[in-house]
Amino acid sequence: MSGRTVTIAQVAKHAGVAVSTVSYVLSGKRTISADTRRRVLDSISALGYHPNAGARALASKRSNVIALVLPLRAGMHVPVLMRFASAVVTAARRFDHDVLLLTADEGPEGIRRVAASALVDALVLMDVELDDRRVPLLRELAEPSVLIGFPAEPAGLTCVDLDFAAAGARCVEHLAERGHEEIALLGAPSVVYDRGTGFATRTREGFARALHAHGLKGVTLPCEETFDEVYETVRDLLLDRPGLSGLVVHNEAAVSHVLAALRQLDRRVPHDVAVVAICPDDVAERAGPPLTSVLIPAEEVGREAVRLVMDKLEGRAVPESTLLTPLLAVRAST
Amino acid sequence: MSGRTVTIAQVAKHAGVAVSTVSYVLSGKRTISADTRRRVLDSISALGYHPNAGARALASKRSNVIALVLPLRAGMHVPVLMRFASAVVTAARRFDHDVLLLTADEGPEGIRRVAASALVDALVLMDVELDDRRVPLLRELAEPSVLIGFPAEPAGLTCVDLDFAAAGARCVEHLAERGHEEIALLGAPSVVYDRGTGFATRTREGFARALHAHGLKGVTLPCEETFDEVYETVRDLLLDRPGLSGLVVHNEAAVSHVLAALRQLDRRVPHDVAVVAICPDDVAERAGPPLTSVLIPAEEVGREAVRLVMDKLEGRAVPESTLLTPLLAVRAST
DNA sequence: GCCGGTCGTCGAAGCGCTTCGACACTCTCA
DNA sequence: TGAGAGTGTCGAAGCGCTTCGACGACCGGC
Repeated sequence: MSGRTVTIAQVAKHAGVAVSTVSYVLSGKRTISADTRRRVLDSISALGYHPNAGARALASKRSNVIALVLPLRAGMHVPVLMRFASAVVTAARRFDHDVLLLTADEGPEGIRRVAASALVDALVLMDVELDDRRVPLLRELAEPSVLIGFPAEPAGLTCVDLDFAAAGARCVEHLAERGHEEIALLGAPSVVYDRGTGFATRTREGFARALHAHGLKGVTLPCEETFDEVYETVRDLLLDRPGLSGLVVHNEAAVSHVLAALRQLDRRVPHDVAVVAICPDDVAERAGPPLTSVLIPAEEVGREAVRLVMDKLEGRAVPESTLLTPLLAVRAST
Repeated sequence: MSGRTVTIAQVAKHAGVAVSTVSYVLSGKRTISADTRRRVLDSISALGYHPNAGARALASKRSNVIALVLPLRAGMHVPVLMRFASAVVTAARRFDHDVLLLTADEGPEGIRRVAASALVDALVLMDVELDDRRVPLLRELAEPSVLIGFPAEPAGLTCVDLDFAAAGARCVEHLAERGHEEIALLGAPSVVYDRGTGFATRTREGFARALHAHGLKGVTLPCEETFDEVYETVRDLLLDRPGLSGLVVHNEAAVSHVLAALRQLDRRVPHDVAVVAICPDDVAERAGPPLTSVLIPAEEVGREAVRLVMDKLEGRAVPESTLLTPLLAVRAST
């Protein structure tokens, strides 16, 4: 145990070797005899040595920290975002990196700050808008970055996300297979579309294209998140389109309101109206009835983002665009 | 602008002063003439200088980073946790600190690691359990820490939280004023009680004591988060206690299910059953009908936690326990 | 007109680590 | 047997910053 903080010099003395030898044992950058390595490792654990992060960063020009830029914007579903974030942290630790959390209130300036001060080696950005103020900054930064989501002009960037267009299409396909002929997409709150958030738009486009391809009738609507608004939206939708028998919901916060509204309007799920959601599995499973859903593979996306950013950090080439294939799980609602 | 990274030496040369002078301008630890200060600041912005975080940490023994330890446990309501987290980040920036995000998967060892490596100066821990494995570690750490929430044995620690006992009591009071005589508390999922998470237990105790003090009848129940389970719980509750006319819900995820269940059971809110929630304002406002609620002042708690940890970092004495007073907002549900 | 006391600035010594070049050995193969 | 090619280890030079002690310059008081 340690009285005060243990340095590499103390470890070296304890093991009877040079400081540089200890460093090489730790980094593996030069071959060290098995015998010496053992003595050093023994000394390290005997003294309870932990390398000083600042000193290491200074000497090696690597902080072993990545920034996670996570604006928490209105209309975004926080639990979903946090699954991404959590996956990023876990994956980063696999690469021996820690995660610095940045929110939006500092704006792009915060990104510049942590990059310029060498606080972080690389950045992962979430909740990307089509026209994102952070993007131009990324292009001029020396530090590698990866976006979770796609801006309007992704050339020269590295982006990863679920293939939301395919997800929207997959839902249509599933409903078409079940024989539905008129369906609707209830999407994100309109503020999210207005902001031009890519995932919402792409789902809508994929939905619309698949509708056309399968010769179905249908419509896409934004969907707010209070019960009353959801209720009105659903009620009006059913009034306007008496033939409608399928619903795709891409809005985690509205899911339970939609089901409650259908219940109140005396429509049985799936008998009168079939419902498919695009949401994490637990939201789908927690609903009443459990929902057929395209799951949002947050863990996989987060892991992939970190893998990509680490590749870039090591100078390896990476694809500009990584789209994960949506998987549909059938449950009681269709 | 910078070809490559700018150092303090370059700033010093550009301004025609010593390196130490630049440092003192930045830190304000010695008096510098207005004239020199101006020249230095001009050079800094002309060159686009940002101090290197690693070097600074090494020399000053302060990383200007605090750790936010945020286990994302089952049954916790993530949006609420994130409001705390977000408030902590914002507040930390006010003190010129950044936030390193730690999750649970590394366990207490992760805390030891970031502290021992001097990656962080201090820690803020969230989602504290009554018998929390992290607590003994905190006691032996040199780095100051603050808990959001209370463990069973908080002596010697610094804890801050909403006064959940008072919150539970406040709900009872409100319903008592409205003339209700038999009420129930629907709390967190049972896993949260089993784990011994303080806030859930304290609300329950405050509720029970107030019940007694006001001479009301009532009961407290855990509450799961799927619609079907909530529905059954509510249905059985109403069957068992025909006189019941008030409900306190302390479970963000269940709130909308509770309202849907009441609707389905033909109970009107607030006419047949009055409902008070303990949750953030936006959840209460988004419900149908909008709910009378005790708000969870996440921003304030986060800010307070950071203030306390900064005080400790500066060696100032701080109270062991900080409890924030609950505020009740009356809306359409009572 | 000299002394003690600010005030403003400088130079240099680290902080704890990584990494480069050097060097002493030990093998191998001509 | 000796040149050449590894191995395994060491010492020292930084990395970019903070901070300490020193030291002129200037002030007011006697």
